[in-house]
Amino acid sequence: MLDTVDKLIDELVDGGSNFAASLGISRVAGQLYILLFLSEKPLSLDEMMEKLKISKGYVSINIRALERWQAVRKVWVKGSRKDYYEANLDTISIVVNQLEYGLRQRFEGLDLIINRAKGKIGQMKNTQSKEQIQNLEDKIKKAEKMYNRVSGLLGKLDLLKLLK
Amino acid sequence: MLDTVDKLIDELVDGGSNFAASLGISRVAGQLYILLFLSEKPLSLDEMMEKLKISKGYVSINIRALERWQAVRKVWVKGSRKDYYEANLDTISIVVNQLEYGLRQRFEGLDLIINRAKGKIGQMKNTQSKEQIQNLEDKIKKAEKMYNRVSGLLGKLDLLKLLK
DNA sequence: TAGAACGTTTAGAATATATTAAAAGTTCTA
DNA sequence: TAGAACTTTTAATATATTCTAAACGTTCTA
Repeated sequence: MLDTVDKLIDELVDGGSNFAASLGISRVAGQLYILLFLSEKPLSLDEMMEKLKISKGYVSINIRALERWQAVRKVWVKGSRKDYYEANLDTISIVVNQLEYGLRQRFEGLDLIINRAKGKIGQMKNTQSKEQIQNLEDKIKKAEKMYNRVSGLLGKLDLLKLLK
Repeated sequence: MLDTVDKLIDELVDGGSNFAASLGISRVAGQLYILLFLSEKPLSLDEMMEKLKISKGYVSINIRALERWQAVRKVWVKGSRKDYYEANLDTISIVVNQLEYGLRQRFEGLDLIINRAKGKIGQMKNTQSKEQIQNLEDKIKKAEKMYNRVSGLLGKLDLLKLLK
């Protein structure tokens, strides 16, 4: 009877971490985050490993990933030498930050590829068939247009504000 | 000298498919799509397996995934019994459709979880400590708020239009 | 109607990712 | 400063994913 709450928490941790996993976040990191999100008080590595039944080293690795994303923070608990963590409850900001960062990374990569291709096509003009070159030029132009549209949007759109 | 164009295409297929992979799309599906996107004419399974140096079965599996997403379509080539495919050049629509579909799926799942949790907390009220219940209620309420905010936005925002 | 020309399925091999257990490193306390 | 109480790293193992090769099924052609 006493563990009814614990059971519900288990369920939520499970359900929510599936969601996290479907967003491409490590499943265990998702579980840890939700565990901390739901917890009344900060938790130590030992408590987390106990609740999720995973090894301490694995908790350590994942909690540091969460820290890097500012999804959790270490808190001081007087009288204890352990590290305690609590969740940053502003989940949306965390997710949006991650998304924005990821998108930016990817788009920078594309930029390089497209420009490199344009250069190469320029150099090729007299060595290849006219149709081939024309086709490639068209396609690259199309790709570039898409790139510009999306990255222009990304630059302006402060997703965070939309959601707050 | 003749293969300069092929080399550039290889590069683009590689670069672009890394991008696709970073979006959670199968790497090979990404390669196939870009190959078809850049191609002057529709390609057969054999041509694709040859260009990407992968087995025919694997081309088959991935091309059908692309077909399901409406990213490529089968085209008729007279005089040949083979299946030929060409890319849907409206890449943004494809990506946005996929994103929207994926997000909707995930959000429906969350809805269930949150409502289930609310029900359970209701049933628990007299069997658990006041603080515990209060904490959980607060957290679930917070989660619900986020859910509503995001899903409301999703419902209204026609990403496609923004990008067109 | 045999068999050639395809595309699809499948069982298993190769590769990559997630996870553990234990060793190593660090910091605090007596 | 020894050693206890922690966290982090690492090497190995378990699990999941990607990919192939070959068998299979279908449709077309002669």
